[in-house]
Amino acid sequence: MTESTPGRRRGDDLEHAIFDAALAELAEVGYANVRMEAVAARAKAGKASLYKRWPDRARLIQAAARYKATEVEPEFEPSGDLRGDLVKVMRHIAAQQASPFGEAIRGWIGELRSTPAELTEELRTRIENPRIRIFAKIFEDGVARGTVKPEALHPRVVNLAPALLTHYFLTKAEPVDDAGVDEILDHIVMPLISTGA
Amino acid sequence: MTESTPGRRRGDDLEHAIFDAALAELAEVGYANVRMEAVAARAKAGKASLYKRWPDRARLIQAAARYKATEVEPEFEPSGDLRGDLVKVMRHIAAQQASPFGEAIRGWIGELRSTPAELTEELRTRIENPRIRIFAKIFEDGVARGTVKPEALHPRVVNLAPALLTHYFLTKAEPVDDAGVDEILDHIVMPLISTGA
DNA sequence: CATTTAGTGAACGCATCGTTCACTATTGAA
DNA sequence: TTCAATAGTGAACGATGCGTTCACTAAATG
Repeated sequence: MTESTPGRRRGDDLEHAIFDAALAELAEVGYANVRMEAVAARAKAGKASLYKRWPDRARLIQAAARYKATEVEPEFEPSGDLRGDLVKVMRHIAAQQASPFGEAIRGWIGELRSTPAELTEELRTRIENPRIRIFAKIFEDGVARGTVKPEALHPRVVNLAPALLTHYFLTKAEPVDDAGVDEILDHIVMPLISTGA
Repeated sequence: MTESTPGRRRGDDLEHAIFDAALAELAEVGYANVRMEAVAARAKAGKASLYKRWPDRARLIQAAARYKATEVEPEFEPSGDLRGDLVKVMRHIAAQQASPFGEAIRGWIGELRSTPAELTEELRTRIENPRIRIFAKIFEDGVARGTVKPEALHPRVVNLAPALLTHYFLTKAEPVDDAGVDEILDHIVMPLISTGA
């Protein structure tokens, strides 16, 4: 076993350990209470190593969130079961929000005002775009099958379900549960997009 | 003039001065950067006076937001022009978000995880309920006139427009503009609730 | 006018930030 | 194999803001 005693890690090895530590802290104490020293200690790294890489706590956590985000993006193939596909994807998003990743998002919201615009924009689209792409794919498939109205391809509509999930997560302290997903679909999304065919 | 030289204010007089100072700071530096000393200085008050009233920064700002919130609640009478009424109310909400009040909301989101549940729930419903009531009134009026489907009275649907406004405000750094309000109405809310009559 | 109540302002101890520095482990080129 | 160069460690540091305390003072009460 070459890795049993890492001795002293460097580069990506160390960086990933720091990310994992940051996400773990995030999950345990919530964004507002993440301490740099705690992250360093948990990663068994020096505080200086953190500040060598990121200028402050906000940036470190953004980087950790981004690292995590790139991990989870699934390729999704519509099955033909419109509602079933939507349920699956929405539950996936809710589950993501329940993870440290969700806590990172919450913290990022709180700091929006004091972060450079282009940075927030970058992170925002990085999260939003993959979701939009998946929903767009599902909707396009539905349009092709005649189950979804063509107007549903408008960006605002495509982004509707994720927006509602996110709004709920941010204003309540927890993600939407399965019953909530059903409600959103049955009372809002499906009536809006479905042809009734 | 009895108030030209306040000498030393007490009670509500002082309290309101502190609230105004807190909201001004909020607007200037954003939630994350509000300093107790700055609020005290701006209100020309002692820091001890703040801590005598509220246990910490989060509570002070919550109190200030609540103080402001009670100021702004309008009684709204539906005019019969469904879309026009919705535009009016939605723009009002967007304007509120552009004020210090909006910044307070943003900060509150960031701290949700580390605040007692009943307190956040109280504040949440305090903001949500009046809005729901207004939209419900408009929708009920529409149902009575036959322009709105009865299904639109479902809570999720009633809360849809405010939820989208809030989601936009939280994830972008600014409130929805007038064109955005139109888009939300034309592509989501109206198609969903309107009878087409 | 005397007493009580409430606010002031400065000082304090504490936690955490972000930085610095002397030291050490790892790497890879000579 | 040796030895610079590179990258990480750990402890210490000054600065900042928190939340508290206390001696002092202004306003209200009676």
